Amino acid sequence: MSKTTHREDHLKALYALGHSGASESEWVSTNQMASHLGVKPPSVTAMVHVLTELGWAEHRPYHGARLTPAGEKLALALVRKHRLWETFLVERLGFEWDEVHDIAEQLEHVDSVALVERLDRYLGHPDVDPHGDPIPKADGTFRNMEGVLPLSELGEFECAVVMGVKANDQTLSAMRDRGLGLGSKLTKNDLLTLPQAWLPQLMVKTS
Amino acid sequence: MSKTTHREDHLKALYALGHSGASESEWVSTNQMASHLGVKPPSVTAMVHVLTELGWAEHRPYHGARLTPAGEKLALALVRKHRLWETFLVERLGFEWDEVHDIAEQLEHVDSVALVERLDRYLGHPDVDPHGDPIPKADGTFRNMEGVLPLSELGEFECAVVMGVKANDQTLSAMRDRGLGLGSKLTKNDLLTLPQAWLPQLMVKTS
DNA sequence: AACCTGAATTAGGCTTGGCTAATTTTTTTT
DNA sequence: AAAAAAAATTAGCCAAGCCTAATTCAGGTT
Repeated sequence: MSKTTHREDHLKALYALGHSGASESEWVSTNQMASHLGVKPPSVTAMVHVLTELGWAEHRPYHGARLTPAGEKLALALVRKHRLWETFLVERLGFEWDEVHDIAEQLEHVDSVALVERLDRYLGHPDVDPHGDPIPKADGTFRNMEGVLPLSELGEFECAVVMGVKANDQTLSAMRDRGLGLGSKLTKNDLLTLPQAWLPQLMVKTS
Repeated sequence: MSKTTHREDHLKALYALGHSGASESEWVSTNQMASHLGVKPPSVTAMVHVLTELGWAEHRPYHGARLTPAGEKLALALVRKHRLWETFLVERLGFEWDEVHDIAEQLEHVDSVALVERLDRYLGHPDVDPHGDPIPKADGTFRNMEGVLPLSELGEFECAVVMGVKANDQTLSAMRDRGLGLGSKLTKNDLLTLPQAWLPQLMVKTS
């Protein structure tokens, strides 16, 4: 990996782990990042120092790190690239939704603003990627996702539509085998017949 | 750059420089490779040793290096990827032929056999890239390019068609400004009005 | 309030690639 | 054929990442 790619991976990790709950960027622990990135904690400490030097992160020693606004902007651009490429792979090349993450992971590090913008236009400025995750616009704004929540947190309902999925490739593949995809309609009955582990992973909207 | 990317760059250099004239892989000097890759000769020596260890190149110290059949195969796969991506960028995303080299240089290092094959199918199994260079098939075979030769080596002729161009981005851009592209028709008169430096770079076929 | 435990950081070493300077080999010139 | 010049390689050093082992720090426990 290039120097840049390494930095980008850490930025993305900081973004991914710092936005799990709230919309504000949260403090992320060194251990969390290390296990997310598949490296040991000292390596993370070193890279966090670099990101701090660059003004992309701030670091409270022994507490954690988080993105600065500048870092957040860069991270969002990476998320944008990743999700646009995933969309391309599924929509145009015919890949399945469980096959594209690793490839997009590589494509997202290709450095060309013109490429991203042309890809976006080519795909018709999509709002969401094949997993239902919103694709940030060039200015960093997001599609509004309100009304979408995990199936596990839905109370009483008659009919719900799958708007997104948070799962690894293996689970995605299993869901596909079950006929689940974006737009699938679910009923109360599915709460009982679907694997329970999937309920918090299926993002739905009642209709 | 990753370890792999570095190796691939050296393989490609060996391929590009070793096939300028003949079809056989020629011995390539360390200096040639170094200047082609933008590094110093000792770095090339080191990498050539690595490629030799891997069985991808052979090295005659103080004379040069050349690809083994195994190395040739890998290099061809890289050329295939590069030219398919260039085709995608021009045909689908609307880039100009002088804008795609650097981007394809990055894309070609993305590692996924499925991706290359799907891209090839998506593009309709193209024979040549936007510069008229033949795209190797998955099995390493090439489109037959006989009958195509540089404009500078054409004797008497009435009408010639541009089949390919060997030029850097700056020259490609200038040619485009002059209205030259694949398929452009040339006459005797063009031999006098076109910049003389272009004549060996324009690959043509008499019709 | 001292201690203990686990998380985080620093110390020190390995790998890979790049560089300059010095040396060796080949080729050219005289 | 010897000397000079050019090219390639080796020697020795730096940068960036990652690792393990040792140390430091924060927060909860007794």
